[in-house]
Amino acid sequence: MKPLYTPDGVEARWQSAWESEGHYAAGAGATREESYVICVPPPNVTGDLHLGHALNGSIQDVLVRWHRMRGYRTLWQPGYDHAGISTQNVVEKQLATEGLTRHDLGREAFVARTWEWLELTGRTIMRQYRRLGASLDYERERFTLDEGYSRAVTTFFVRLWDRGWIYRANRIVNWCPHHQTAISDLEVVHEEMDDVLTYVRYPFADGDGEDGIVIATVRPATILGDVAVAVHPGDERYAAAIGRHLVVPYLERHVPVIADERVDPAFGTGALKITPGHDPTDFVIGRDHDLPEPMVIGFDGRMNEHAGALRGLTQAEADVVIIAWLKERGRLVKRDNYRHAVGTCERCHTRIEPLISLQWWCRMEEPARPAIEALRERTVRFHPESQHRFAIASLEETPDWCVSRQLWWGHQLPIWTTPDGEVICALTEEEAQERAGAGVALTRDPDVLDTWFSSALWPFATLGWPDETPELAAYYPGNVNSTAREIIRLWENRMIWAGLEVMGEVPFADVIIHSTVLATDGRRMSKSLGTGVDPIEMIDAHGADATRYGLLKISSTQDVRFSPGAIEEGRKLANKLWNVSRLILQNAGDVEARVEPTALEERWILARIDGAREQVEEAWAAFDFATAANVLYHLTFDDFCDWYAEAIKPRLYEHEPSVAATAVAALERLLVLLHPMLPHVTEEIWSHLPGAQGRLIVSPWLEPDDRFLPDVGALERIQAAAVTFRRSGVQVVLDSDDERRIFAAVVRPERQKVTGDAGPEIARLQKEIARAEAMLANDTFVASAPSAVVDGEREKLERFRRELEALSTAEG
RNA sequence: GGGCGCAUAGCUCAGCGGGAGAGCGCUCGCUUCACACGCGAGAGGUCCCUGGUUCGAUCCCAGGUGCGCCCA
Repeated sequence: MKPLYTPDGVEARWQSAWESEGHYAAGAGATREESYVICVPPPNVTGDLHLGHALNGSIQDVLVRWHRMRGYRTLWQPGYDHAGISTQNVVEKQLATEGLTRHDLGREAFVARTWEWLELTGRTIMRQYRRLGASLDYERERFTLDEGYSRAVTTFFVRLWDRGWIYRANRIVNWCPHHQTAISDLEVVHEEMDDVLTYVRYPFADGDGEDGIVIATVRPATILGDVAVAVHPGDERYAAAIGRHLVVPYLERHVPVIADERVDPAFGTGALKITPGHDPTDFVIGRDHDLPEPMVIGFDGRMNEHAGALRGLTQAEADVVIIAWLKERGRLVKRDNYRHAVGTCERCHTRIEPLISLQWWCRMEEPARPAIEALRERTVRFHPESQHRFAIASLEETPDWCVSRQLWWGHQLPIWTTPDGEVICALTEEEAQERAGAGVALTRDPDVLDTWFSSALWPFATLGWPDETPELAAYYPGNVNSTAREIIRLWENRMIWAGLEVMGEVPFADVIIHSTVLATDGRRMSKSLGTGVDPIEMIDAHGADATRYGLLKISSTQDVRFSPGAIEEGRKLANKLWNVSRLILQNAGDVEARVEPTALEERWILARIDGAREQVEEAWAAFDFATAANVLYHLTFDDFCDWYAEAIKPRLYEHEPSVAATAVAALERLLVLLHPMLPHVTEEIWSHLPGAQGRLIVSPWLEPDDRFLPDVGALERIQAAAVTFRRSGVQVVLDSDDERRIFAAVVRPERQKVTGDAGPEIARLQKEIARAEAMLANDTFVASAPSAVVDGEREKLERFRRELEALSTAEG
């Protein structure tokens, strides 16, 4: 063993040993019946590991390794998501460099090409998870587009269809002109943009042309799609206008003035032009007032045939024409600069066109109901609690789900149409044909399902559903799911209701919503901002153990800024552990672990280890990983190294067998506690233990051991004496031989340059005594404060007086 | 516009009714036979502001200021 611990090589060696020896496999090393199951959130098949994955992987791996050691039948399920729009995007970009579009290839060839590309460059994240030491059962990797998984998706869709929850409707959707597909609200990102707010006067149809109502719009081109002007019913400015008609500019169409409470009287002029074809709010208002829904912008984002002479123009070009038209006729009131948030596609950042199109939808009111129930009854619990409330609220107001996408990469809808217009939903084309009748020509719906539709099935489709496999029986329902906050509505809620729908049980009991790791300056981490931190670089530089430690240490119930210092702290912890192990092992010879404490510090460290065990168990059970990291850090540095190891050193050097045996036993326990967080360095040291047998990864977790509990505070007096000595050079008198021996071994007073000035220490103690005396002299305090607090103050006062006396005695 | 949260040492954060804490950074002293990725000591804080509750507030409540995230 070298003086400096180097994770290079060590980590890779253990990663391949653990995996090849089968310790990652579901149920490996199990000694009890209960299972413990976590499904990894399936990462994008085209993606790379980012810090969020690394944090989430560290969290899940701690839980999985801990439960594996406790003897549970653990399964940590790996796999990938096909990520419809972003994967298709990548391949289309690649085609573009060859001057091709997907339409040049055709659907079949395009999908084949995408598969080919994935085989070459996809699926990198599981390799990166291995480098983190993540003990996923890699043999069981699943992909949402695998044959079996696809059958699950189809089966689920048909089931929803049979439930009557799937329907097709013309609705306003978020249309991405670049991807030529509808996307869900959740795939739209809002970005601040500088715009112009144009104020336009619409004259009354029955007026003199001078009067009218002024509206404000950021998109003059949509004026052509106006079907009404709405005002707030309580807005006195416009009360008289309700029911009258206005002339829409350019097209000179006559439209009514209507009253609707959704109009904000404070925005613009308080009059809202209603364009149901191109604005979601207007669409809803239009439906309620039975207004027509003309569309003047096409799927390509340009003005369409309903825009008359403006057909074919971009919206910007149309804006210019319309504004000129308004100016000529004196109807342009003013134009103001206006900064506001605009919806853009999260993948390509193209401005979203809200427009009406025919899409497939899944009703949500009915499926959400049992999920809300499960959350209210806390059959599923989100952590932290604030996210639990958010999950319930988001399910309560969840709109119907647009499940169709106009893409090629994904699960094609199992829907066929006959020439007569009969719509058939079936598991297979054969079945559809059978139902339509032989010889009837069938046309399959070209759309694919939203990627999240397949993700919703992850906890059971990965186990073989819809087949009744042994894995499904053994590992469903799972226990924990851990993910980022922004994915609660996209994924967590849908897994919960889907699980209840097809399995009759929620897929897990606990959902951990982990911190978002921000850049050190507080901005979001992103490649485009250049604020990203590559976890693989962190692993290269400091090791996987250090990286895991650092991420867990900064994790919280809120967003956190990345801190390289935390990872360095982890590296120092690994090195410290390595070196204290060297000390013990170099002096233990062949002595094997035996708990044979013969001295105070040995009983003390065993008690401290048991205390830490309890704290760590509590913290992990509460998903508080930072607290556990902190407890383990101080147990190792302060208790084990600074006090225990220093205290036993003289006796260890003399090769007292019981000292060595107990030290090896204490070290073993420390390694067990640290293993879930720092798996590599602990396994490496474990392999050097005298008589090492088996792997730490499948060694049993510590049982509670309160035999030494009475000595858990046994070093307090010596530690106080050490502080006093180091500060003042004054040795206070200690009671027992054990105490004096430990003090001598740890403090090494003969080495210290003694100043011999007890003055500052005496002053400090006198100040403490004065403070405690003042508190106890306050009758209201003594009368009102809880007796434990008052007693505590009395005890402190006693102790300070004792210490002061000891100090004065020693000095004298 | 709606929701959630945060403001504590130079930095990153913990503490959340009874003496202000950790890691890093900084200063000083130590190459002591596990470790200089170490050991020891130290400096550094109106715990954002203003009120209120309380014997007692960094902690609870109200208002304010600043910042962040999510959603529309």
